[in-house]
Amino acid sequence: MKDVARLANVSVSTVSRVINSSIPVDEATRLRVEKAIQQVNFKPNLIARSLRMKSTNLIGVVVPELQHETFTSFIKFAEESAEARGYNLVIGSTNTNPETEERFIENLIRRNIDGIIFSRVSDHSRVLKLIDRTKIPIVIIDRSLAREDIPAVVLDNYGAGAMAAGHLLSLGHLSFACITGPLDISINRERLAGFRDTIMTGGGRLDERYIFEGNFKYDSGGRGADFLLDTGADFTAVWAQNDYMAIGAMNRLAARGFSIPGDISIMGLDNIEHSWMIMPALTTMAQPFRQMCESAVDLIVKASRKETTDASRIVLGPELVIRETTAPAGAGSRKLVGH
Amino acid sequence: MKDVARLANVSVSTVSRVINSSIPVDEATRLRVEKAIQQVNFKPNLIARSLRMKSTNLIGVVVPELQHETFTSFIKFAEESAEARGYNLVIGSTNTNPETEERFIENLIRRNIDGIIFSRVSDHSRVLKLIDRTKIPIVIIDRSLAREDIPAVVLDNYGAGAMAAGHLLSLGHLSFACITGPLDISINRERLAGFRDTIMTGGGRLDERYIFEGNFKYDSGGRGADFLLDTGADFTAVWAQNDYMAIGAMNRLAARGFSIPGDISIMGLDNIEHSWMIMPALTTMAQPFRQMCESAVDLIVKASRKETTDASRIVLGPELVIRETTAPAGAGSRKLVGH
DNA sequence: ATGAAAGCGCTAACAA
DNA sequence: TTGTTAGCGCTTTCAT
Repeated sequence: MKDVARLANVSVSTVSRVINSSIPVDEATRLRVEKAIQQVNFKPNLIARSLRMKSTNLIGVVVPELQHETFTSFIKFAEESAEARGYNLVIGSTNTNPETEERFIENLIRRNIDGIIFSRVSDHSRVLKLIDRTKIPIVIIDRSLAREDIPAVVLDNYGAGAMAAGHLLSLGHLSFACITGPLDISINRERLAGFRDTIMTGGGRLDERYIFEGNFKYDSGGRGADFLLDTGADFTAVWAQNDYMAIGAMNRLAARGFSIPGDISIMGLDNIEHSWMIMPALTTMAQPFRQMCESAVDLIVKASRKETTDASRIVLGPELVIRETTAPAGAGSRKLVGH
Repeated sequence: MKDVARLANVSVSTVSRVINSSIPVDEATRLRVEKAIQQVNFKPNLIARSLRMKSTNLIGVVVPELQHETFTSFIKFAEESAEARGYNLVIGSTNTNPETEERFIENLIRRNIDGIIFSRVSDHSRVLKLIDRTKIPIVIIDRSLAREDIPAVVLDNYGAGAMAAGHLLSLGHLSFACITGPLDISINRERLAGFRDTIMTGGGRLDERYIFEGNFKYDSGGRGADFLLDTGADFTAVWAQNDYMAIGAMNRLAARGFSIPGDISIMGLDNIEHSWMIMPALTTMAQPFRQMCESAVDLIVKASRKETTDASRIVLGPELVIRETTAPAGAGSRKLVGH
């Protein structure tokens, strides 16, 4: 920067001013400075700027793991939005480990990061307290916390359950099963409630015996299918609360001789990439990941600029993606057991 | 830091010394300082340190896209390795767009990043020149460049082709087909060469008509299958140079009435997550992503510490993952066309 | 073994 | 409109 100043015969402050166009600079000198900048191909050092401005144009993204497509989607879309606003992303996986989580967040804080996008907290209190103290803008994504005063961007989980039930009811299904995510997580209970309520008002039934609690992984889908089949296969439609489990269930159902969607319709949630790479392609609901991330980045950018910490809560709806695993009830040749 | 110094009745330099244990400090004062650090819960500001030290403990990871599992794997494993060494990751997707790529790299440079892990360059010269000038350690991962003087961590691509052929030959297959990645990329030509050479020496044949050039995406697998089938289905085993295409081909083959692996054996490469979520589960080869990333991070950490820029080139072998899509030749009931 | 002071590269009062 | 100067929070010579 000194070089540029010398070359253009001005002071460094003037150079700074033309770079940031913070304060009007005389046209002639501005041109001189700009030429000098070109000549030495000068790029201001962001570290120094950050130190001075207390703002790094860095956003931290903290996810519990980098395995599930859900979280890599977050990263992908957050990166997109951040890049568009001149921010870069520092990412970290906590491996659902509170210690890693804490260490990582602390690192981010020490780096004067501008904000944190936080997905799935393994241990609420510790980390949030950590962040509270520093007043770094944070937005929770995907899984909301009990504390409502923290900005969050979440799926309308009740609505997702309702949407699944609605689609299936419209195909004439009346007897349902559900493979849920871990029920100690509130969003999964909400999803189930939406599913159940809509079935009820739609005249269908969701026997409590036909609710299997999975863990969002492929395997538990298969286990769920086994469980449901073994307690009595008196259902024609099953909704799994994510695609991994839906695919797992579907494969097991097929392996045990059921035709999909002839005998049993099946739906997922997430619209992961592989939901359309399988045969038959999975009917599911897309989570609005792109908007979620955009909103999250927006919230942070705004918060870090204006110091306003409005604890907004943005709820976005899923989008129905009809493919091949759902069909009108009774389309297959299977006889219902227990009827 | 000043607070700590005051509290412990020492100068800031002493505080710095106990933090970094750079120079011996009297036991008593060290204890005093450490207590003071605890008391104010002091964490040194990394920005300031970076400015002074010209080292950020930040590694940039540049990938062409965040869609393919290959690249999210890179991120995942790089994050793992980086975290273990006290580094954080700044990630960016270039969307195969030279401008984005350049802008992002420039950002990294201005952030005094410690090193860059670079995957799949869309436009070689520009960016590499950019990096050359700054002397930031860089390591190419996954796809090597023509310039051999840049450190790289790559798959033994020839070996992968040979491994595929070897496995298939051992099952008695003699007539092969191949769905390749873009052939203007050298690694794909190497893979094909390994495949072809091994088939030749093994007494099999790979008719040139049975080589289809795909683009690594799911769809092109299906197109490849169509192409191969339409030119004459005189083959019993096909290798697709990645799993996406293998799955696409497999689905199309099945849709057109061929039994897998009865009629046709099929293999992929990468061992993506969904290769075992499909039915039948895909036989494939795992790329050693974890080691690749570990090596890459290692190279950067070393380079940034010792200023040694040894242009090492690390080549790692794939690992055969036998699942359900390969079987002995002639296991099915299909009659070979043209025989 | 410790402290004083310079300086990393930038921005922003303040003064001119 | 421009230059001078202080200082962001740290590390590290150079004295002591």
